[in-house]
Amino acid sequence: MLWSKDLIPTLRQVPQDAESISHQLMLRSGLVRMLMAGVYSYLPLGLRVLNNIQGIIRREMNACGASELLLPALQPLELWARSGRDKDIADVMIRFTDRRGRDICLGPTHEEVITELVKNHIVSYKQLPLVLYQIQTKFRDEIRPRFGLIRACEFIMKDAYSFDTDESGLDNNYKAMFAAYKRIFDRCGLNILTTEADSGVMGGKVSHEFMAPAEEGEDQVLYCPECKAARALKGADKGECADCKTGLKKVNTIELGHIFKLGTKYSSALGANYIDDKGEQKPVIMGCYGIGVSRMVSAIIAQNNDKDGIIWPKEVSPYHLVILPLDTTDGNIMSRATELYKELRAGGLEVLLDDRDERAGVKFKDADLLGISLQVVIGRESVKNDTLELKVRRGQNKIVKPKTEILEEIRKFING
RNA sequence: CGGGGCGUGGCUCAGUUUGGCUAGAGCGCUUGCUUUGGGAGCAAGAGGCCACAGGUUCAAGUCCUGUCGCCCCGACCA
Repeated sequence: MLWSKDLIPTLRQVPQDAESISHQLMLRSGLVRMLMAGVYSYLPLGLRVLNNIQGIIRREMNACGASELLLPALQPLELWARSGRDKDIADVMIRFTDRRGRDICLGPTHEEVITELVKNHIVSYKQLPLVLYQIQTKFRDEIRPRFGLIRACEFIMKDAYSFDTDESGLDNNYKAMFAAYKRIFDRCGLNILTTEADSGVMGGKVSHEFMAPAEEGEDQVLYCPECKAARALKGADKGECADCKTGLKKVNTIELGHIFKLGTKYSSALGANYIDDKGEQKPVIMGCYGIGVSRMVSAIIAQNNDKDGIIWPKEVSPYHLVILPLDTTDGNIMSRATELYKELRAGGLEVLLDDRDERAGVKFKDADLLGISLQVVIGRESVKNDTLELKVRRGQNKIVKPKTEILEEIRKFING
């Protein structure tokens, strides 16, 4: 992509209506813009990051046998009355009446819808276990939206649902999801603490949360700095590690994932039964597994930045690489830049070419702010010495070498 | 919803206390010249229902009333 043909509205100063680091950097680097409180447009760069995160989630979900589908955002309120949750979460539902007088809501979550769907198609134990997931927009009338994408009224969630015949089947799926979540967050460059949690309005007995430590986090968690192992306790304000007796530390965290063993709450309420091998009708045993996808963008930034801007972890970087020709009026520089641009793209890389007629300083500042993993700088020296300069955004290390060697370095970085 | 703060060109802000001439600055934008490896310099321009509505006054960005919006602290959650 050519920078001049894209929409990347970077800001030099910190916008007044952003306090948290992630929110400031998202606005400054042109990832998102607010439409109203808690509702954001994803600009081209923001969407690229979002798509990268979703790609990782899809691969990990598919790898543990989950199948993707897409459920409606529009839902009849009557369905919620059947599970009783129309009252439980009445105030977070965004609801209205359509022209036929039907009471409708914009789905804040999808347990009812998926259970209703599965109920009509699962009749036998032979069809189980089954794991389904979607990546979809949720709508919640939040009491107080804040921190940009961290608490939004319209946000993107990955929600998965498992259906089993027995508890051990649920355990298996739960463990598989737990492991998949670890991999997802790891690949996205996130440090995560896991904690046992309240099931709250979701129901069920067992649940775990995946918390990303960050200064701007809304939740506080206790963890053991010695064991590192996620020994986080939510809600308590003192205590010591059960294993090594070290005092626990308190950190602010952003909740990114929450998984639940639901049991039969929804299947019983909505009549999602199957026939077991003895011919008996039994309610399906369910689990549900959520990740705040758009919230992850904020958390990744909160954990990966420096004074110059964002430092995208490799796999979520909006582009693999940005090329900075330092003087667009210099034919030699520009022909090298466009040649490299074409070559890298032909090799399957996502490349941004900063073809703006800006001074070097502006390009350096903007490139650092955007946080794309790799930068290739092409200036007078590059032409004179027939070299290229490669900079790794994380650590800001620069190497100057002939093109073939730089290409090799790029390949190593991306595949390594 | 309770408590606090804010609203003036695309962005950051001054001006409001104590009402007074055509509403300012920096950045950004346009044009020209000079510059050219870490947010350039000079010159000339464009861009504002001062959040909105009503009121007080000879006169309102400034005072009064109401409304809306945004941010921060609390309950809620991915």
